[in-house]
Amino acid sequence: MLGCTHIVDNKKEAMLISVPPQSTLADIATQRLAHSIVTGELAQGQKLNEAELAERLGMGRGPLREALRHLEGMHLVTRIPNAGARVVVLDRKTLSDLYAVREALEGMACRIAATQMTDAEIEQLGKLLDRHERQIAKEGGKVYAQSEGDLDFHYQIARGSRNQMLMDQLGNEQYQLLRMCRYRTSRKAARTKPALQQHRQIVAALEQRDGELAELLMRRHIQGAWKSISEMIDQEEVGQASA
Amino acid sequence: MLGCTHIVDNKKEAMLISVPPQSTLADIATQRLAHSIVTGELAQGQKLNEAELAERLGMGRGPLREALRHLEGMHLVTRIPNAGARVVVLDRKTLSDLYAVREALEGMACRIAATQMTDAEIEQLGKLLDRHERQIAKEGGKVYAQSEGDLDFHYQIARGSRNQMLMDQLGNEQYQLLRMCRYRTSRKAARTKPALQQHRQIVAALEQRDGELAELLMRRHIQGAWKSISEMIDQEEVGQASA
DNA sequence: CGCAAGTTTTTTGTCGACATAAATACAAAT
DNA sequence: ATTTGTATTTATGTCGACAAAAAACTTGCG
Repeated sequence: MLGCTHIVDNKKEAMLISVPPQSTLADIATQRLAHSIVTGELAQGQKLNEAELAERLGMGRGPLREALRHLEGMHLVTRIPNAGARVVVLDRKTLSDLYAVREALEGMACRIAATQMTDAEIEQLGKLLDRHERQIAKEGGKVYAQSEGDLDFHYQIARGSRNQMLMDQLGNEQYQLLRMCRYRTSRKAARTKPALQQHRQIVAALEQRDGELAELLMRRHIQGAWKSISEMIDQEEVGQASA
Repeated sequence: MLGCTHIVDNKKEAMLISVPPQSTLADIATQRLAHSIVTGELAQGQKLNEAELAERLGMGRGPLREALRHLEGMHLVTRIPNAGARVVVLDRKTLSDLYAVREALEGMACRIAATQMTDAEIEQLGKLLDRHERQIAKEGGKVYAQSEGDLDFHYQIARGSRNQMLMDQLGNEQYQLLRMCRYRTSRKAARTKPALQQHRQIVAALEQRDGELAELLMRRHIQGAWKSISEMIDQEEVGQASA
């Protein structure tokens, strides 16, 4: 629920989303609204009434407006002067653009990570994939865990780049949109096994300290993900057309 | 001056920075503060007092705080809860990170632009370089014009990608930091002629519709720019150490 | 019955004032 | 003289109320 009293749901999110230790109300509102938008609790394109949201979050309109400005910067809401804010609509074009940017940024992160990550970190990454593999074998169709795990994998590589700007971009902005996209398409079976295989190849390239190869593999991996998502969107559109 | 009454100084900026036609005070504050920060009128690391700035800009603290949140998203200021906002400090690491992100994003923009730009647009790009060349021949050492022209060139390619997210990133966020960096290092002679040559190569690749090559050339171009900037920073640091 | 102009209502934009936390200045003690 | 504890000052965080713009509704006219 949007009106829940806790700010961060679990440790995973606490690690991925930067939560100022001493939060201001605007920061809390940003977190809560981002969560509500990503999970679809606030529908795409929905009008965001300032007074109503402030009421629900138990704060004045001042902090809320600051949060909306922040969310606008994260591309989670769109604002029109004198006409209010709406939840972003993830149409085909927007997602296509997002994946292109992601391909560029994650490719670069991967290239740098190949030279910057410690052996121990790369080893950890391999173990993450092991856990990941066991989870797939056990739960089978449950793709959700894979998705979160996948994002974890990608975020670890972003961290490995030691590039704060890349980490911000991939962690705080792109990441939210990605999760939002996942929430829409997660029910359909995803290509977990080929994805895992690609992850393993990437880790292998990192182990060899081959940045160029790691970048190439990551970019292919993301291109594949987009192709998969794109097909799901097509199916959805067909489904909607017939309905 | 910060207290100037006009919002946008010239048409070039009006084209590059997105100014909502019907601006709210927070948007105006964002523009003005961004300008003041980029030009160095507000020094790096300087504390930004809300009451004082609101006074100077002729508005209340509410809109100003929204602007600060926006500027934080643009990486132009850093905020610490309960401790206020400061102008970002462009140290070596930050700039290094910035150029890596820029290399990734502009490389991608260039790759896509090779398939998306119209012949007319590419021709225009060539003419832009012609004007650019004449300007260099005429003004010689005056690097400033080159810098702005260079940014123009890069922005035109970002537009050519037809990717709104790339345009936002490169146009509204990275771009400001870039200009800020330029204001610091513009007095030193820049590598105008090799840069122009590289620009020509990029246009040639675009004409051939060779996205891969265009990306490669753009990435090399930006790597070269970083190398140049990096050396200037080294010199500055040496100069400061002896002073 | 549809459309348009005017009116009411809602919602956004803005400001001023208060509460709270940080920074500062000062004083006393070791 | 330095440091620590306290008091004062300053600045940030927050709220409530007012003004202006947009949206919704009503009413009159073709």
